[in-house]
Amino acid sequence: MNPQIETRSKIRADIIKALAHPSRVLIAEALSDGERCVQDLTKLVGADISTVSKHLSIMKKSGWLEVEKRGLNQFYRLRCPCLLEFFRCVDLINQVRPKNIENQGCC
Amino acid sequence: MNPQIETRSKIRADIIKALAHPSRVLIAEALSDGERCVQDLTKLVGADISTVSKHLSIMKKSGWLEVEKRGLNQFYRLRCPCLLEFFRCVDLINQVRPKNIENQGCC
DNA sequence: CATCTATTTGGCTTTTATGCCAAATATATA
DNA sequence: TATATATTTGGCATAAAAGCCAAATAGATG
Repeated sequence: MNPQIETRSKIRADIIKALAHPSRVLIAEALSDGERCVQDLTKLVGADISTVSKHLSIMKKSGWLEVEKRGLNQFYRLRCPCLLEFFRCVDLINQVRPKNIENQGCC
Repeated sequence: MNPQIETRSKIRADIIKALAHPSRVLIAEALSDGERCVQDLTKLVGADISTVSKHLSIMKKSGWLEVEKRGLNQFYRLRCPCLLEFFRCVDLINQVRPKNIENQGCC
């Protein structure tokens, strides 16, 4: 396989992976409404704060989030609104996904 | 946390997870150009055919792919063209992703 | 400066995902 | 019916991801 395409697929997969977890999806959704600090996101997710911090770090590293420190808080925000389209696409797939019984067609 | 939202995040994460692997990204990209059988995708990916078959099964179960049998072959195809937008979004994130050195802004 | 709050990091265990081989299944064709 | 081709499935070993606790760091505030 073409090594360039291999690299590109790897990069894309890494970025997609950074969203491929229920807590991270939830975080992304929350941030589409505006920036939040770690505590608030921790309340939302309902996991240990260290776990949430690690999720945020994964999302930041991948490019989905940026962060700004103000006082004691780190405020995370979404870098691109395109994420919302991303979710619309995913929800569409969910509608056509085979739920044990076969179904057809899509958009 | 609201259990409905929890469920929805889980569903979304499962669908996203079905793309979160370099081989599956590559497969998705190839299929955006039209249906392919397992052998062809195996050549493309360069893994064992049983591995590729399992990737395809994950993608099918999640709703991304559908399959049609003709003769000895199983032809897989993309269910929704929205996947291509999905990748455009991902590539955009890659452009703004921090590559060790900090960078700013986006779309 | 001591202390408090917010967040991150290290370390470790448990869970989940991946990949190959071998075997099974399904279908075409001699 | 025997055989060949295409694909899937089971099983197992290895690798990667997740989650918690405890400890470290960073910055505010008394």
